[in-house]
Amino acid sequence: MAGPKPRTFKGTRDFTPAEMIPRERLIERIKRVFRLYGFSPLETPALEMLSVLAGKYGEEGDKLLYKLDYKNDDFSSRVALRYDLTVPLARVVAAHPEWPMPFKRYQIQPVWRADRPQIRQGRFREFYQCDVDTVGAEEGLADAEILALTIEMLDELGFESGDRRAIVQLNHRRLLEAVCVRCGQPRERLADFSRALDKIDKIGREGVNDELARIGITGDGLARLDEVLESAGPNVAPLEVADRVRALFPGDPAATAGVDGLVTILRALDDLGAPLARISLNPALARGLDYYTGAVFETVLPAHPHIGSLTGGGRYDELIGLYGGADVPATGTTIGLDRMFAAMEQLGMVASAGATVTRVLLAAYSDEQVPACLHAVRAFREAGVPCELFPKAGKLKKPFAHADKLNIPFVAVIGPDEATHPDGLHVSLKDLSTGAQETVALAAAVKRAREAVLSS
RNA sequence: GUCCGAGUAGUUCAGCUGGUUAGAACGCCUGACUGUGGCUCAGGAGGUCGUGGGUUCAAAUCCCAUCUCGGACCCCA
Repeated sequence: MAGPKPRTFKGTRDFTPAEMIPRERLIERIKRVFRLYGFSPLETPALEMLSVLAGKYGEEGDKLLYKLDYKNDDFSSRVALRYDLTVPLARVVAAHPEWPMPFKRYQIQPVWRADRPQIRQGRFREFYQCDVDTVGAEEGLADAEILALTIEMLDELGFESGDRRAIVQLNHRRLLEAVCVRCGQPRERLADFSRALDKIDKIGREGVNDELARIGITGDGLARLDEVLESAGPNVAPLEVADRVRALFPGDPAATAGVDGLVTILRALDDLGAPLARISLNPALARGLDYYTGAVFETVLPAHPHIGSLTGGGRYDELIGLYGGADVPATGTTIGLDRMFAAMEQLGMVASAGATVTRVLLAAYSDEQVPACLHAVRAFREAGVPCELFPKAGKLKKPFAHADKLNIPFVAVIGPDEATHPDGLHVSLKDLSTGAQETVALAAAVKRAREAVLSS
């Protein structure tokens, strides 16, 4: 008679109150920055027509789509769980050519990938993305704004210095294309080439050489790649890197377009007051998704390479046009909420908040005091203090132990003495962190609890 | 998709080369404390040792299969 095991599907998980409380706080902080930059909320369905998603992410991405066959064999009715939030955005925008441009939206929703989960890396099959995108603006300010916002958010969350310091890496698809050609490869090999190059942080220059050898780049090609990689370095300012790279490609249209794009973005970033020291122009950065056409960026924690990128994005000027209308330029980034949260947990940046939002637990000494307790509960709630009555009167040990376990800061007891106090209803308010307890009028107790709640 | 490692109380694990009733810590419940948590102390509940098969007088322990979980690749948030 054993029922099914109460487990979640591989790579998915429940979020307990103890996890949701800091998680919601994190989401609020991210949203606040999004709104500050003028992005408005959008939501789209979890399910998309398969035809909308297929072929947008590259070979790997297509394999990772969760496909559903809800009417057998009818291909036109096939649907899939969304893989990211960018492609759904492109669909929405393509469906509304009348919308005023630029269109700036943020979107915080789960996405699904049929991946092999790896918890320590903050990698799941169901995870939340927080996307911000600007549609209808050419390369430049819009991209700079996305990056400025990214840095501002990272700093606000505490990824500013020491081993928590996050770096935003920046590159450009056109430049990558030029580098590929420079190494003697046809443009068609760009995907293989970039994939190999992108691993440089993980497997080092030697490893990259091995990979490149496999696609036929050796000797001279490697030397020409070296010149490009040497122009960047951990302590070289991004604009300096841009100058050096430009000098390596005189008259090359792709490289010039790429470098020009990057320089425009960097100048705008500087004008926006963003710290350029947090930007690293990395000619090896590739990013996997097919739809990027211009600048690409991602955030890494140099001190914690195993965690993977915290954010990732780029410009995709040709994606929206795939839905039949005109091309509309667009750029944006994704904040990986779960990866961010995993990083914050591993770096001790998440304060354990306890498993409840309740701040005051009312306890009745006996059933006679329950009405007085309910009266008090109402008073706390009217003052904005989250509060509840322990449902069983008597045995004060129970509510106290309960409050202790859930980290509720205050217990308010009402017994015969408090209920029949000559100066009106009193409560005995105990601060569980200090153990201090005093019997005061209800209004005074509410005031004290309110002050404590506001200051935390 | 490829390659490793692990599955024993609610949780984290111990249990050596097979040998009586399978243990610890933490957690949980009760009491010491008939108006009060955390600390201490005394009790208590809780396990078909992932599942199926095999070897053996005897299997948590050895072998095979299977499922699940974790890690490294690949890729990505």
